Amino acid sequence: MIGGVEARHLRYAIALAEHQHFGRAAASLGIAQPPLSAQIAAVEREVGQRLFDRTPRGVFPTAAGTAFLNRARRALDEISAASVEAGRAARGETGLLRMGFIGSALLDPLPGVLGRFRGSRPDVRLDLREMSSPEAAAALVAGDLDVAVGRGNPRGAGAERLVTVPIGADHLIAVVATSHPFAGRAEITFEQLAAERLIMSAPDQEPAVAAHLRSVFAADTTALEAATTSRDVHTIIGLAACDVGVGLGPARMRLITRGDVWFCDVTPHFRLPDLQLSFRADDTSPVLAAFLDVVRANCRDVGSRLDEVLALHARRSAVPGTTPG
Amino acid sequence: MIGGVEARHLRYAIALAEHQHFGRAAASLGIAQPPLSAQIAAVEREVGQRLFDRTPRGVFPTAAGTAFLNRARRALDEISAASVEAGRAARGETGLLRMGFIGSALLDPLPGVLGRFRGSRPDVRLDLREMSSPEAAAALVAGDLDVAVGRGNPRGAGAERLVTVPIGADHLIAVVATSHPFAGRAEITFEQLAAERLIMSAPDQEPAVAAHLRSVFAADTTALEAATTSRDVHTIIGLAACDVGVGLGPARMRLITRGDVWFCDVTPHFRLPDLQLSFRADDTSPVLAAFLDVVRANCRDVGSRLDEVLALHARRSAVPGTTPG
DNA sequence: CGCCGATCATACGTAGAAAGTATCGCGGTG
DNA sequence: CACCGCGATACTTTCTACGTATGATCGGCG
Repeated sequence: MIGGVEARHLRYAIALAEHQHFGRAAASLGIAQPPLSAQIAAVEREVGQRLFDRTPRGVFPTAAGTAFLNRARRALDEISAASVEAGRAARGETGLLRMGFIGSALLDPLPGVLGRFRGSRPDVRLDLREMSSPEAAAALVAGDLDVAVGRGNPRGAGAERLVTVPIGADHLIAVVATSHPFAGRAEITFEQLAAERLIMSAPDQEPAVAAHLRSVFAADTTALEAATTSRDVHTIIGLAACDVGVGLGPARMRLITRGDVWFCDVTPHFRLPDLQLSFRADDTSPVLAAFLDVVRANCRDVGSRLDEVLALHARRSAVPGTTPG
Repeated sequence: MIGGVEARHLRYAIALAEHQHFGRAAASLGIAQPPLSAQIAAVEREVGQRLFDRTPRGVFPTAAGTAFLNRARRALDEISAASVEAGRAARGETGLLRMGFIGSALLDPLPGVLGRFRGSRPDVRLDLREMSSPEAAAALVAGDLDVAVGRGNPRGAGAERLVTVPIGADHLIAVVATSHPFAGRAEITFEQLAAERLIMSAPDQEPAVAAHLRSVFAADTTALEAATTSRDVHTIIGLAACDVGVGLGPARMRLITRGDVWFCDVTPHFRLPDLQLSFRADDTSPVLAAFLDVVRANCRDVGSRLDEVLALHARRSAVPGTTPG
């Protein structure tokens, strides 16, 4: 019959040690004195040691009692902390959010979203990993990520278990070195691009973008085939600055300010695949819910689909018992 | 109705998280499934959060449940540690022993006693302070010490509340520089001493010794009055080495080996006040009891009074309930 | 598509434990 | 020596955790 020590025993022992008097301790606990005597006797029987010295001048803990009480206080602290932490976790105030994202998302939607999220949930640990959209989708279905920000709708095994919503549209622009003939121009055409050496994201890294581009250059894909590829926008811009070629990327590239490159629109404006946010449809994590709230407040540009989906994911965490207050 | 979370609830929640199945968890707890359901529901009501997701594929903790379980495990660890630590404290295996002692005790009885005590009770914190016998007695009655090792029976307010037992006898010897005429002699007489400049412990530091010496030199105390005084044996020996005079001290001084001094007996052998060990008569500390056990085993030289007193102080820490085993 | 098995929740009676009331025993005190 | 404060004990009452029986729900399978 091991482990019969209950939290009540600890609370009673602590009250007794505080008041050094059975009667007053019992009163402070809202019970009568005899039950307190009985419960203290029960703990002492459980522990196998006398925990209090009953003297005519008061009740004092023995050496064993002192050691016991130290641990008892810590145990009760842990128990109350357990309830508090459970509440915080349920409200999404603590926990972990693992996010995979493509580099270009770091330029526009993520700084605002993550900043506000960190502000409202400072105790949520963020695990941020830059990766390609297919990698992120795979990690999401595998349970290695909680949210993914990428381009294109996730494909592959388990993709149907993901919810994906658009969080940002943009279009294709070009970036060139200031020494390039395009420098200074507000816009260039696709025909002019076809004659240039191109720098773009790798097709296997961002298949949605590559497929999109291929459809634009349908007439002559030789420029695309010969393109230098890279896995992140900073590298594309850096290579363009070296005049390796003409960089192609999302309009949010303009947010990167450096003196050795020139950005110009490509006409006609060609809309890139939307930036999408994905998460598992069956994920009920409150941290995710809190994050989606922030996303909803910050990314209402693309479509009402966001609100619709996120409203659908309103937490069903009702508790059967009495609602406090 | 706050704080209704009981240790049982924690144990049940942890078992449920382990088995991910109400029926098996209940079986592992030795109860039926419905009570487990009821108890889990009770915790969830107490905490105000749903802690487990009941899915067709098993029972899994929610985010709140995970946070709760982490704390719950720690709380249970503290509770079981409380019992263990109480037992250890009751057996005197943990705790604190504050000891005051005179420097000369550090030469003979303390190294053996403290060494064996540390060996048998490695987790007891020792607080050792060198001080004069009267200081130690006062600190003892004030509750600032647990044991005192000194010479002479404690006097002063509260001394009657102390138990004092002899733990070592010795006699007076002299120590001189190797350049002193006494060097090389096996023994000298009190008459010879009377003509020398003396070095001895300060009368206000060790009144028992001083009174003893005064009775010996009753015929002529001028040498005593003119004596250089010091509060510890090492200084007496050091001063003797400088040929400041003839040092007087306990025979256990011989345990200090240094080449520049010579020890010689003083005839007739004059027995010094016994080394005494004192503690509060009402002190029921198991650490003290354990220490007294070691003392009893190591200091059976002086008298049977030690055994007698310590047997009287056999712990009355019986526990009313069932004795384990 | 409907039946069956598994699983958890609900209902209800029971037993045990904790709380309440009354009283006793023990020390210290005037 | 009688009194009083305090904790322990005796006994009753109340509450609650447990057990048995049963219901509701969801997948799986024929």
